Amino acid sequence: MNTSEAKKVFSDFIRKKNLKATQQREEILDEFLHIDKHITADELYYKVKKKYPKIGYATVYRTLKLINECNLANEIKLGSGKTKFEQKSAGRHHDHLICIKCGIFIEVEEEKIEKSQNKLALNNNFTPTSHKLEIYGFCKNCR
Amino acid sequence: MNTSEAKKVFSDFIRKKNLKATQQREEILDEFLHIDKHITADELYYKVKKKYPKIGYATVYRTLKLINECNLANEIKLGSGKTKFEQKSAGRHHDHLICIKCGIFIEVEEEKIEKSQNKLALNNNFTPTSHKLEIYGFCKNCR
DNA sequence: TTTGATTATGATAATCATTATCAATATTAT
DNA sequence: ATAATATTGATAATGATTATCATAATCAAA
Repeated sequence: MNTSEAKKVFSDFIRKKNLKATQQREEILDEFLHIDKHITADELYYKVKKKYPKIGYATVYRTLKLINECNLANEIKLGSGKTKFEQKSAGRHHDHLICIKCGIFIEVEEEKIEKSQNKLALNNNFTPTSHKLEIYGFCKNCR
Repeated sequence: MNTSEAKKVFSDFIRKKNLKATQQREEILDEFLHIDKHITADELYYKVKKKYPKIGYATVYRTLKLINECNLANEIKLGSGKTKFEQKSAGRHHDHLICIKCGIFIEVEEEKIEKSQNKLALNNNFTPTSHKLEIYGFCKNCR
């Protein structure tokens, strides 16, 4: 999914829910779609603020929640206490290797795991929509 | 690992770190080892309080952190904002299916996933120590 | 294109979980 | 038993997120 498709998903969502299309939401979504990996609410706030200085903190949180609701983002909760958001997809899902010493964050993909997960869910009468896998340990520099 | 083995792990840890063996720590660990699934810090606080009314909130948090450090517990962070702790093992690791509608929490095991995870980590020069897998979706009642 | 109804915004207060502080108390090696 | 050190519990502080509310913006309908 590219940027303009994502924007369409968002605007369709806004319309369907009888919400309003505002410049703030557009700016926030646009900035979010230009990030590479993951971002926290406050990081996104500062990014948006550069282009749109009167943006409010709460609006960023609220919009991030909408972006999440319409399935364009994934939430990642880590030890730090801050919630990170990443773009869902670009087609593929990725998981995370997290070093418990230096905190480095490695993104990986593994299709086998995806398949096992689906099987596991179905065996339990469960319809999966998404998942989160984090592997903790030591990266090569901290071993 | 049974209760008394776990207690030994904890007391060895205490000794090795030059910490002190206190009644509070013993009570908290004991209560923790008697829970079935997962528990939050405040839930554990109230449980301990019944037997040991002068226990303090901070002591529960601190002890839970120790229990976690010596590898007797796993942290689970979910949407709710509260950190849950579960006993690590009883030998086997389990993952979670979480219903995004009703919030029900299903525990599952899948050895294949464990193996794939280890492989994935090693392929990335990463030494895994633990992991967290959460699959979100709809349980059979909410489908 | 104005109006009217409704939703959004932004500033900031409130909340909630967790952590830090610190004086008093308990533990442990000697 | 003593001295040295760590722990406790009460509570204040912190930090992230959410709620509040007056003002402003959006949008459907006339």
